[in-house]
Amino acid sequence: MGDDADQARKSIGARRNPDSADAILDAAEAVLVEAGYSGFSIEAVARRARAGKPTIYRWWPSKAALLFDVYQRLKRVENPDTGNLEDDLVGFLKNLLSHWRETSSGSVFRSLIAEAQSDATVAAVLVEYTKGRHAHTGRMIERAKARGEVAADVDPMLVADLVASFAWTHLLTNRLDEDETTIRKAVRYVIQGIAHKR
Amino acid sequence: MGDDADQARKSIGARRNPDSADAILDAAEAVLVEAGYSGFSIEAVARRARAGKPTIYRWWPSKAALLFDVYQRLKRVENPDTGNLEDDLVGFLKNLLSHWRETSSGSVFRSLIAEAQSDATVAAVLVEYTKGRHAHTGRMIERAKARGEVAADVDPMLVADLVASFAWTHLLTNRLDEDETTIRKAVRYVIQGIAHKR
Amino acid sequence: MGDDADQARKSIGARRNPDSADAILDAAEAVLVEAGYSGFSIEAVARRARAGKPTIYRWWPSKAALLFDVYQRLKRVENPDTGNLEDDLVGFLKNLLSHWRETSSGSVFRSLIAEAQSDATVAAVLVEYTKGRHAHTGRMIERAKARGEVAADVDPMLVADLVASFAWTHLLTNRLDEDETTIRKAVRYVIQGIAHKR
Amino acid sequence: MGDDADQARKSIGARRNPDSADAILDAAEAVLVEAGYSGFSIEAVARRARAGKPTIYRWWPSKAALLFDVYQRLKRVENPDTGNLEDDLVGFLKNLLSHWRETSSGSVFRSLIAEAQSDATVAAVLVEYTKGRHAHTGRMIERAKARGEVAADVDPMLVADLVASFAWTHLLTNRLDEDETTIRKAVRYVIQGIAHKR
DNA sequence: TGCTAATCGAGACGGTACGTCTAGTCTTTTT
DNA sequence: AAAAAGACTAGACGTACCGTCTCGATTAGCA
Repeated sequence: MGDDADQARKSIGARRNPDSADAILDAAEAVLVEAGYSGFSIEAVARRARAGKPTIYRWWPSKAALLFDVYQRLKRVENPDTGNLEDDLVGFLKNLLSHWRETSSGSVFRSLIAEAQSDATVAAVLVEYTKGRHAHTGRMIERAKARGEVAADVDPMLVADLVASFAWTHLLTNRLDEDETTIRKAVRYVIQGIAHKR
Repeated sequence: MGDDADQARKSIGARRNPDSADAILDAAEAVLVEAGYSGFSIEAVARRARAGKPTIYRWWPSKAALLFDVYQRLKRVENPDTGNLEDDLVGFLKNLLSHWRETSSGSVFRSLIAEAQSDATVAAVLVEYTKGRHAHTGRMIERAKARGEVAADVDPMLVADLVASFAWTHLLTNRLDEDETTIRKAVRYVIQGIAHKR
Repeated sequence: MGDDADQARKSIGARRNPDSADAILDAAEAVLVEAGYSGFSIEAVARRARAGKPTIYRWWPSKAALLFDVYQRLKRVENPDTGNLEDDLVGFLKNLLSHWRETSSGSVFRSLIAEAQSDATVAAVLVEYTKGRHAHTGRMIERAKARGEVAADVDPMLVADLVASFAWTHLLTNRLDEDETTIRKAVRYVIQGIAHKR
Repeated sequence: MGDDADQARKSIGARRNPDSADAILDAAEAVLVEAGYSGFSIEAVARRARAGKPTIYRWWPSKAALLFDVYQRLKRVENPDTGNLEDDLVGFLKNLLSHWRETSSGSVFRSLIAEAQSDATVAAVLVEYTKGRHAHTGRMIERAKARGEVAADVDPMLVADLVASFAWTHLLTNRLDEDETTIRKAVRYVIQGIAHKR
């Protein structure tokens, strides 16, 4: 993650100083983790990063834009193709929840969702981002379809939505520690359904 | 809903003035609708309700507590027992989404979730409330189980969670206008599963 | 002058807290004396007074309004009627210059004049105040007129203006230490004129 | 005066570009006239002149230095020798006030005085400049002395100070439109005195 | 003719202050 | 005892300037 700002950074000419950008993103992450979303203010980030507020506002128009960049920096683990949809989806959910739980990305993403509730611009960006992620997840279903595991008329995006929604609410209600059994049950409900088989 | 405060209310002596409480809840709802979550402040509510801030703080310890009461006031429609799980769940989702869409309760609940991200107390209350709602929804699954529609080992709470999560994310990403077809598809995925039937 | 704020002051109900007002005026004076006009900011005053900025802005619409109140608090010595215009005016100038030199009022008034150069409202107030002072000074000339010391058609306000201008420029150019001889000479020029008497 | 910067000026090699200097002085004057002293900032001047801030700081160490050069560029009218002290001084005051009133030099000089109240360096320069002007004005009194109009022991600098002070305060309190009658009265007070002649 | 050195516009940098808004607490007055 | 009212400290908001810095370009004068 990197430490707080060390020495006074200077301008490096009429262009963005990447050191400052890094220091600000580091500070934003640190402030969010240490003080929580309620303690997350541009002032606090500027203080922590030893940066001027205008420097932050110059590059990030809003708190959410900053959060977004912080989130993007925290790269997600790749989900391997297990050759089996259930394991793919269980792996996906386990990875996502533990990534949110074990890195600061959970705090960041929660905050981003919260921020989207008061800022329409953020909301739009979040929706766009979400679509992209669903498309990515949808490929698991498409692979399964290709293998004949899944009915041909299934909407991969909708399934991805259903699965991701499960993750979102667990994030938003502090239930990131769900055990594998429960996750697998939920995934099975979606794959095999809950209806009684005759 | 009620109008803004009309005339200067006076104290009615050594007990809570129900007019004030109503005026405050009305004002809270109005402010939230008109100015959005970002414009929702205790100050703004007090101004709108012609109430003193301490009056609000006396009865509601936090912004979220106020939001909660506003939400509770907006009674939900009852979901009739259709005798069929799919229709029960589709009805449930349709009702919930349209209730959120057509009354101010959507704004209120969104705000509540957002608020929970910065206040642990609120988060706890929200989780508790959610559990209660899931238990309520779970009864649909139990009824279906009693009818033999659903496998005996299905966890009703988990299914309710899955279904409610779908509603939550649609609320949080401004997609309350999902059409019945999509909702029904999502419900079928959960009930019948997406797996290809041999 | 009074010390810095000691303990956190609280509100004393729905009315102005004179302790806060005093603390703010004390702090304003102290900041001006210690940091000079260039270091005189509302922020600095608030910090010094342990007051919130809004408390200052609530009661003083501008930096100048605050300076004005600080100036008014520093009561001027009364100028005794010596029964002789020359001594009256010399006394007036000596008193004024030493008052400006020995109390903080010199710094305050300089700042006020400076502030008036960038704020038309302040300028208007300053002109009004100046008129009042000139009227006051003008009475010395009127008394002398009554005694037959001064020609009947002399404009007392204009004389007061001339005399006060001398004081102003000495204030503005750091020449408050003018000795009595020079002051008396200047006064004599006005009273007896510089023309060679035949 | 010149217009705003026309085309992008470039460096003309390892020496000061007089076009830039001119553009900056023009811009400074224009900004001061249009936005007043409160809107007069180095940023604004640089923007207006299409100059880099460092270019300004390279040649003028402070806002006041810039103002000073602007003021110096605005040449004063010469005061003709009328052969009579009263007319000399009335002419001097009339010229000075109308010069301040009709050109931008009034704004500039006001700002310079204001600036001197927060910057000791400027104050010193201003005092020095003032002395020079007083010496110049003092020559009117010396000429009158030589003609036998004025008593031999009169201090010309002090008289100049008295007369200039009158002009300064009129500048600082927006009274540059004083009519000739009043000016002449003030001058007569100094020359003939206000004392009743027996 | 090619190199060096100073200057130019440009604009980012860490800061400070601006004036406004809200948070949550407090006290007096009125009912 | 509780309501209305509004003041209080505290601190975040987003913006404007401050004075400094580095860049890349430009060009005169020296080599």
